Parts: sequence; structure tokens; C-alpha cells
Amino acid sequence: MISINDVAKKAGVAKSTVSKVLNNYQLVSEETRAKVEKAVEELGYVPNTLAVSLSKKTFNRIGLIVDIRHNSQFIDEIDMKYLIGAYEKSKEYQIDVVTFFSSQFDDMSSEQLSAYLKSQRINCLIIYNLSSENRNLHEIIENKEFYCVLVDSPIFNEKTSSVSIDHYMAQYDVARLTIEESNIRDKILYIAGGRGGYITTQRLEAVRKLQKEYQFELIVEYGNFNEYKAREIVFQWGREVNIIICASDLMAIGAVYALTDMDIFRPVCGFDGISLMGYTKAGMNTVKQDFVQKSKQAFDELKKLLDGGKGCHIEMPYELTKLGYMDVIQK
Amino acid sequence: MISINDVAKKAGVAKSTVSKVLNNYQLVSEETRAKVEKAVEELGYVPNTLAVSLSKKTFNRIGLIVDIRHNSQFIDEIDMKYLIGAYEKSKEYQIDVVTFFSSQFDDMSSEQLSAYLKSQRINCLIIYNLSSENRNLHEIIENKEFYCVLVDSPIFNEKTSSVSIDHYMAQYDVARLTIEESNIRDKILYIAGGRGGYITTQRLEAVRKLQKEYQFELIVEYGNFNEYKAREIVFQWGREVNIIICASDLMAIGAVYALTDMDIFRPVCGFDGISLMGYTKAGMNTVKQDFVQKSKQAFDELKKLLDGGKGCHIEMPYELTKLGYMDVIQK
DNA sequence: TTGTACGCGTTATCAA
DNA sequence: TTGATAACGCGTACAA
Repeated sequence: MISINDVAKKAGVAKSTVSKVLNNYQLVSEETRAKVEKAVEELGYVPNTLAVSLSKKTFNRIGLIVDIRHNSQFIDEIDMKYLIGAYEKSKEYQIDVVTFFSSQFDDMSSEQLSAYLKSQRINCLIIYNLSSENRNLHEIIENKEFYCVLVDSPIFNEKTSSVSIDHYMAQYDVARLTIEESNIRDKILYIAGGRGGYITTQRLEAVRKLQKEYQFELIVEYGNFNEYKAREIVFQWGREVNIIICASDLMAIGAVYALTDMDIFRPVCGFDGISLMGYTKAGMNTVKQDFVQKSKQAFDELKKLLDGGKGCHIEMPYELTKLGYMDVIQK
Repeated sequence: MISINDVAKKAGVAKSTVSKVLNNYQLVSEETRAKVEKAVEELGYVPNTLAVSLSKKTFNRIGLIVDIRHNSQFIDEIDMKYLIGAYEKSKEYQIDVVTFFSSQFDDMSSEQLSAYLKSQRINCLIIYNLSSENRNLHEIIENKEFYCVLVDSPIFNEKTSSVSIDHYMAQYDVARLTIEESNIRDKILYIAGGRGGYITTQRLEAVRKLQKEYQFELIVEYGNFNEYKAREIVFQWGREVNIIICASDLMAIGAVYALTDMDIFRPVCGFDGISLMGYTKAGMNTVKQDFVQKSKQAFDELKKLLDGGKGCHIEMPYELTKLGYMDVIQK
């Protein structure tokens, strides 16, 4: 294990000098800098990141908190893209990241969780899809002990930023498009997400606005982002309604497959733009967002907070689309 | 940030005593143990894992190396399951894990990579789907500087174990079943994985054995686990052959969709048992493996190595199945 | 411009 | 049975 001492010895300088060279201090002569760099090169020295975080006054380690408790395997795609975006940025900024699955924290109080994170020298969090059930994480955000960026949860304060698309407008746009494309629109079924979720509330508002504008009868059911539940809801209401609007692609797919089994057709629209859409040759309208980019943006916002910026809300773009098979397979 | 010093102060003992209590040393009186445990409880103290690894002579930190360069989004499901299995075990064993995407290492020599990992205090690796192109990782395995477990690559030595299903038998079984189910079998197309890959070689051998047994004409093309490539291969050969055997579900799905576009039918079989299979109402034969379990097993093997065991090969079970929609959606 | 000495939080050794 | 003290590898005032 090559340490800074080995480099110092080889270069014939003090280890503090090596440290200065490595951290780009100004007051170092070209000569010693060259000596040190040569020694680093020859020994293949890489600083021990653990010791660095331990020693530094201002350490930065980021915890990525991913929620995989959604009720389908296909949420994997989204979470994986979040991780990929964050890891790319972590490499760019040279900041350590640690991944957590939020279910790990289920049986912890906010104090326990806070202590646990601090024990790992984590001072920042990027939280994806924070659910309103996660009381401990909410308390941590409120206590402002960590720099946080929330992806898809509209909370921000001095030390917390949020990154998300405009869920209200996106839901409005895609639902409106689908309604406009249909001739019959007396009675519409909206399959919402999870009761009490931030996103769910915003999206529901949008549908209610449409209801006022178009004067249709609106049935709201909570599918809990679960494809199976959406399927059951459609079995219950499918025949009665003209259009089905879903708060996620997965539920939309559940709806379409249920309709097929019922041997009836109803226009359906989804939300997210996941690849799976391309395989269900349904040609539904959906809202496409770039999850990798959103995660990268979240990382950038975290960097801003670390550099002294104040928490804010960042809005990401979205796009209405229909995903076909050729759109989702990659060369 | 509550440290061992705070606990020591509160309990009225030396910090070394606290450390002894925490690490279950024998020579500690019940009285002081109780005092210390009380203080730990009250302060919500959690040891700083970084300092622990830094201080300990025998540190254990595990690097999970996931390969996401496969050519589809749907490989996400498999990788995510690998991660979930590993994280669960890491919690059980209380061993730190760090996730890497293998593309991070592309431009590193094995020396650089080794130094980098060591700089992070990583001494173990679980490598998923090691590709034969990753020369640097291969060298690291050969050098035996790290404890390694390979998932789905048949390499093992004193410090390296491998965990995988029997790819030869599995490919043989699923292909044979598909051939048996078909009346016409003069000419069969095998869409293999990546040229030079371990798995690819094993699976190809199995198909060649079948060729001898059933005396059919065999066309072998390399689809590189890429759905799009498989699609093109089917456009080229689909009409000429009676049956199409694919080395992955994804390529099988690409094949089936291509056949649909060509407006012809051919029996197709896949490999992996991914959820996506359920959405393509094709009802193909495939080999189903439990990725979460495989990853957990890999972690167990790593633990054995750490406890002084020798590297070995572990075979995991598999199952022939046809995945339908209701099989893959979760309540 | 360079080097000395101390601290970060922990474990391990050895003396008490 | 307990407590000082030296590591672990690094950053950083402060002194030289």
C-alpha cells in the first residue's frame, strides 16, 4: 500500500510538500513539483480517499438514496438511469458517492439515520422519489443537517434543492392531448399514483383542471404506481369510461393489457417514457423525461449548495411523445 | 458528530475501553460494559466506518463491479437485481460495499486500477459479467491481490471464486426442448452472444452438441447480446431456417419482433428469464435464473474467502419456463 | 518555499 | 481489567 510517506521519501521532500503538490497549492517551486510528480508517477500513488475524508475539515461524500419499493421490476430502468447519471457526475467532480436503497432505513428513526450517515462521513444526500411515508428522511431534510437535493419532490430550503419536471403541466399536456384526440369524453378514469405523494397531488390537480375545462365526469382511483392494481381498477371501471389517464407508464400498460383482456378499446395515456412502452405496441401518449440528465442536474445543484449556494427549485424539460418499438431498441 | 471520545467522556472511561466494548473483547467487566453501552445508546453513537477501515489492519471493503455496457436498457433489470442482492448481504454481514460501473475503468491499466481500488481501501471484488475485453480486471484476478468472486465467468483460483449456473446444460436443455417441440428442424439459426465471451463459448458448445445429436444444419451468428443486431440477423436468415435459438431473452425478443415484421413464424427460445418476456406475448421457452439469489451467493462465497477458504466454483440452479404477462406483474 | 507537529476517529499494543 | 499511546494516511496551521 503506497502512502504519501513513500512518495515523500522517494522524492526527498516532506509529506506535507507532497500534499501541497497534489492539492495544487501555489507556493511550490517548479523543481519540487516536478520531483514529486515524478515520484507519484513511478510509484503509481493514489491518495487514500478514506484518509482524505477523515482528515479534511470539509469533506464531501454524497449518499444516493434510491427507492426500489415501487411495485414493479420496470422501475429498475429509472433507478438505474438515476444511478448512472450520478456516478458519471461523481467522476467528473471527483466526489465520493455511496448508494443506499431506502428500504434499508425503514426501521430507523431520523436520529439513528442521521448518526448512521454521519458515521459514514456523508454530508450530502440526493434522494430520488422521496415518499411521504419516509418520515425519517423528511425530518432530516427539515433539520438541515445535510445538503440535500430531492429528485421529483417539491421541497426546498436553505440547504435543500429540488429537481423535477413540472408535473402539473406535464400531466395537463399529455391528458389534454389524449382527450383532444378522442371524440367521446363524457367520463374519464384517472388512475393516480400513491395517496399523499407530492407528485400524485400535483398531477391530480392538473386532471381536475381539465375536468373543469372540458366538463367531463371524473373517476379517480389510486393505483399506487402498481401495474397489477391498475389492471384491477380497469376491470372495475373500464367499460363505463371513455378515456383512461394514468399517472405512470407502468399503470398505463397494466390498463391497456386489461382492456385487451376485456376485449374493448379505450384511449390510454401514460407518464415517464420508459422503454417498456415501446414493446406494448399500444402507441400511447406519454411524457418523456430524461432520467440520466435529471440525475446529473441534481448533482450539479448539490455542487452549487456545497459552493455556498442557496437551495432552489430547478425545473427540467419534458416532451410529449408516443414510444414505438424502434424508438427504444438501441443499435 | 459524536465520536468515541464523547462516549468515553460520558461513560467516564478511556476511549480504548469503549473500543473494546464495541468490538466484544472478553476482558471487560460487566459494569463498565453496561456504562459504555448506556452512553452509546444515549448519544446515538455509531462508529465512523472510514476511521475503522483506516485504523484496522484487516479492513474489508467490497467493490461491486457492474457492467452496463450491454446494448439495451433492459439489462437494467438484471444489474439492479445483482445490486439489491449484494446490498442486502452487505447489511447482513456489516461489510462496506462500493458500486462501480465497469466503464469507469476502461482507460485504466491494471496497475492504475489496482492502485485506485486500494486507495479506496477495497480488498474484495464482486465482478458481474466480466467480459473478456476487460484485460485490466483479468490481470487483477490473476495477480491475486484482491479477493474476487466472479458472477457468470468460469474463472477461479486461490483467491477467486465463481458463481454461475451451468450455462452449457441450461442452453442444451432449453434449445433441446424448443427443438423437440418443433416438427421441422433441418436448419437452425443460433444467435450467440459476444465473440470470445466465456458464457458465449459454453452455450455455443451446447448447441453444437445438439447439432450432432439431431443432425441439423446450424447457422451461427453473433448478436453481441444486442437486440437490434439480433433483429438484423433474423432479417437476413429468418426465412431460411426453421428454428431460432438465442443466447439471451433480449435477442430472442428482437428476433420475434423481426419475425412479426417479416410476417412469418418460427419457434424462438431465449435465455435469462427477464420480465420483459412477459410483455411480448410470444410464450417462448427460456432459462430462468434468480439474479438476486445469485448475487447473494456470490457475497457468501466472498465471505468464505475472507474467512480463509479457497476459491471454488459454485453452481446455481436454473429452471426452464415460459414467462407470461401474469407471471411478471407483481401485486 | 519547505518542513514540523498536530488532529481526524478508530484499533492495537503494552504497561499499569 | 483498564488506560495511555502509537499507529493508520492524510491535510493544514504555523514555524523555519
